[in-house]
Amino acid sequence: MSRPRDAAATRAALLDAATKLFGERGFDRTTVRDIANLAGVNQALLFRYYGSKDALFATVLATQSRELLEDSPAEHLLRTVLLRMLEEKPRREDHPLYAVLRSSHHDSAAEVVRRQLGEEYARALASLTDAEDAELRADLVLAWIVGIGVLRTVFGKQPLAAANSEDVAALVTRAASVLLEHTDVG
Amino acid sequence: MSRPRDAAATRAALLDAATKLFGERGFDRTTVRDIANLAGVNQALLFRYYGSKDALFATVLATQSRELLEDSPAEHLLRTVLLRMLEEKPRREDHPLYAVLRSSHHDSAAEVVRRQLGEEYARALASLTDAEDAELRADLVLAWIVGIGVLRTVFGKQPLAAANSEDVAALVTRAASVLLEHTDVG
DNA sequence: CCCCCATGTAAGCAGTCGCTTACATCCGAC
DNA sequence: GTCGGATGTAAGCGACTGCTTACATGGGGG
Repeated sequence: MSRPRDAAATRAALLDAATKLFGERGFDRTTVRDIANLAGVNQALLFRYYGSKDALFATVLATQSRELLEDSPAEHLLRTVLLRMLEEKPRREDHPLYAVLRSSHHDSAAEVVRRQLGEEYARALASLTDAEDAELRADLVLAWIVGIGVLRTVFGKQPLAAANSEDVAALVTRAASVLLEHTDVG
Repeated sequence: MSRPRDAAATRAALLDAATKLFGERGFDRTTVRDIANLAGVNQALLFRYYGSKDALFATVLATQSRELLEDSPAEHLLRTVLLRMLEEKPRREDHPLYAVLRSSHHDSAAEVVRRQLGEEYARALASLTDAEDAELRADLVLAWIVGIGVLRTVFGKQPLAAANSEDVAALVTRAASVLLEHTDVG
């Protein structure tokens, strides 16, 4: 009646369950027992395969970040990330921002944001303008994306949470272009 | 050697300590013992005067929100709130967003954001434009403010975290005006 | 003066947490 | 077949949590 023993499958089930729960509840409100139950696995195995709750969390973030940034040219990055954030039924387990936003105090989470979002998103965005404060402007655009995600998924702020993705994307890209478009002022 | 007994002062000390710690660490990572210690008060008094940790948290949010929104005409609200968020040495205990951002999963926190930020900030912002999707545009501006706060204070994202407040405010208000200024399109 | 209640204190309860340990069970190598 | 390591399980440890209870203490009103 029980499935055959398969360490790889058990590891994967734990990672999937952890990704889902960390994204939904954040680090603190997710217990190792919750993760093991959702994975249908004994909780001692979590420690056998990942060592600690912290290490599992770090693995979740690393895996998600790697997947998200795989392929997206700089010119379309803003729109890609924005639309991903605006999906009608957000699959929280797919976007590292969700886990990060709900675990923002956690060292691993803050580090991932600074490094991954900083060096990837922001650099790509900064390449779109030649203003001397390009990186600051890129940070502001990134802040907007993050803020939209917070209001939509964490706080459920209406009407933003229920708004049409394309409408939102149109408004944001138009205003953001004021920051990112080619400028020749010093 | 001990200060005279004063219930009001004890209540106030607990509220101050809770405001500071909730703003710095969020709800989950702040213990009632931490609060009582910082207030220099026995932890049983926290329950005598506030009933529960939840109720104390709600009191903190209510007090902060009341103070923040006291006096700020709609025309200057964006700039006021933005500059407040951008203060060089942010006094976390002064801005309800800090406690809220670090406790975003908490029912009281999410409710305060939806109601207080929704019905006050957003309505004031929405009054600045006559576009038919005024409220959505106002939400987007609010999202920007929230996102800037997250990147600066939660994640410490550079260069935004160290940027000059006036510079940031100038960039943001200019881009936000694209959303909020008078429009005559349908 | 003294009594009583507001105020403050010490101790601990029941539950949950991350994590460990000791043990069962399965399966491939030989 | 059988042996041994990989895999899975049950139980519980020690620490910490929010909260309660039983008790000490002090100061103002009769």
